[in-house]
Amino acid sequence: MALRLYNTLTCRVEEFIPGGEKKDKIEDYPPVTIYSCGPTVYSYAHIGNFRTFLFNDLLRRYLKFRGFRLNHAMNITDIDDKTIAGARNEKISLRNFTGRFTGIFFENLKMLNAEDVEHVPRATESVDSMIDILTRLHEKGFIYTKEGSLYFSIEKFHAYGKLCRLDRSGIKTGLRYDTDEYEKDDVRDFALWKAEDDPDVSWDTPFGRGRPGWHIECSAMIRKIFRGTIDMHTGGVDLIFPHHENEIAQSEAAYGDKFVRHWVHVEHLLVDGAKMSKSKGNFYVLADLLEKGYSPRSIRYLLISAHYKKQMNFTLTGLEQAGQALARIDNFTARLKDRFSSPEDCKELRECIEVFYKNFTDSVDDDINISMGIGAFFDFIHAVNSLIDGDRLSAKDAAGVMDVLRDIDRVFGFIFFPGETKSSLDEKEIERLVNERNSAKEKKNFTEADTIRDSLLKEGIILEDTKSGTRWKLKK
RNA sequence: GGCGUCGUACCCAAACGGCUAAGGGGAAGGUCUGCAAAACCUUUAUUUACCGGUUCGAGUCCGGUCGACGCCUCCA
Repeated sequence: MALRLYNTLTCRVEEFIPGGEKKDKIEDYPPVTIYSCGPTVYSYAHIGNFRTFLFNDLLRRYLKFRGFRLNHAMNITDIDDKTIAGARNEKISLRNFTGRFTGIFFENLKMLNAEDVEHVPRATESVDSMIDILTRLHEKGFIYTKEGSLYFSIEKFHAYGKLCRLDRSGIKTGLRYDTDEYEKDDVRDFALWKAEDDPDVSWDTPFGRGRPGWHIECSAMIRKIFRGTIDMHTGGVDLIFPHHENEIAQSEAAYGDKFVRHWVHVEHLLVDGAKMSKSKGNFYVLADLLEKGYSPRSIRYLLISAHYKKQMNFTLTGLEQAGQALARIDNFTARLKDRFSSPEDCKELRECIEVFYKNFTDSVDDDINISMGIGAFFDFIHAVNSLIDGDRLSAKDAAGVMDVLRDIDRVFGFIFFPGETKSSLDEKEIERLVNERNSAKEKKNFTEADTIRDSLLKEGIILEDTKSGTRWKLKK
C-alpha cells in the first residue's frame, strides 16, 4: 500500500508522490521537500500551536519510517507587527526579543520529543530572496505602489482562489472588511512590502526601504532553500486563507512553476469545547501544564492521538487518560525486562509482529490515521502479554519485542524505555533492597517486607512480584 | 450574510456502503498473589443527535430539523 494524504488543493485524498513522478520503490524517490509554517515568535506558543507542530513531527517521522528521505524546513517568523510591537514594548532590539521566544519554542519542542528538522530559516535572513520575488513580480506587472508600500494585484493573477473551498466572490463581499482602513485598489490585494516606519527594522530594496509583508516571507524562504516546486506545505487550517492563497499567488506569478504539490492543513484544537482565550481561563502554554504535574509525554500522546483533520477538544481529563494509556505501555516495557524461561522461540510471536506491522502501516498510510495505528499497537501489546502469561517467550523473543518497540517509537516518540532511569537511588541499591525484602518474605516476615516496599515507594519506585521474581519500575 | 466541518458508549476516539460498530480511559466480576501491584479472562453501543429518503444492504450517500465548531480579519 502507498501513503495517501488529503490535499487541500484538490479536496481529496491522494497518493503522496515526492517529485511528482511515481516510482516502484520508496528508496527511489528524491528526498521529500516539506515546508511547515512555523511560529511567529512574539510570545509563548500555546498547546494549540503544538498540536500542529507535533503533527508535522508525526508526519516527518512516519515518512522516515516508511523509507522516504527528508528535506524539511520550518520557518521562524521573526518580523511582523507583533514582534516589532513586542520589542518596542520591552525597549529591546527585535533580535533579542525574538531570540528569546525562539529559544523557548525550541526548548518546548524538544521537551515534547519533536525531532529537529533539516532547515530552520528566519524571515530576517531571507530578505535577498524577497527582493528577488519583488523584482520578478514588478517586471511582470503584478505590483502597484501606494504610499511607499508594494501591493500584489489579485486581478492580474487569474488562478487566485484555487486553494480548496475558496469562493472569490465570497471574499470580496465579506461583511467584516473595513475597506476604509486600507489604501488598496481591491480589498483582496495584499501587502508584499511595507513602507519604512522604523529605521531599526528596515531593509533596502530597489523599491525603497521598508519591511516585508507576512506572506512573502514564506515564499522567499521556500525559494531560497528549495529553488523550485516543493512536495508538501503544512500548517494550521487558519492559514489556508489568506496566507497560503497569497503564497501561491506571489510565488507562481513570480516564477511560473507550480509552487506546492501537496497542501496539508491541521485542524484547530479547542479547549473545554471552545476556542482558547485568556478571559475564559482555558489558555494553556506548555509550562502551565507541566506546573500542574502533567508530563510532556502525556501531552504529546494526547495531541497526536486524534486525526489531524478533526477539531480536537483538549481537556485535563483527556490528559489524565493519556497518562493512563502510557502507563499501560510502561507496564509492558517493564515486563519485558523480566526473566523469560521458555527454551524455544515462539512462532506465534513472529505472527503477532507481522500482523502488527501490517495493521500499523495500513492504518497510518491512510491519511495518517494514527488513532487506528495506536489501536493496532495496543492489540499487539495485548497479544504479547497473553503470550508472556502463557510462558511462551524466550529471552530472545523478549529482546525482539523490545526491538519492535524501539522501531515503532521512531514514529510515536512517546514510549519510555527503562534503564534510562533518573532515580536518586542507584540500581544496585534498589536490587539490594529487593533481595532483602524477598528474603524477609521467605521468612514470612511480611511486616519487614512491606516496610521495604513502602520506603522504595517513597523514592518513586514500585515493586511488583511475579512468578519469575520481583520487578521494579519508576512511579509516574 | 457567504463558505465549510462535525455530532459514535460514562469520558477520549477509529470505522474510505457490506462479516458480531477498532483501540484507550473508567467501572464491575473472576484468575494469580501473604497482601498489594501488574497481567490475563469476562462484562460495559441490537446501535451511531433527531426525522424522512435512496439501496438487496447506511454510522457511512441524499433532503430536512436541532446542536457544536471553524474560515471569510492577525492567528497553528
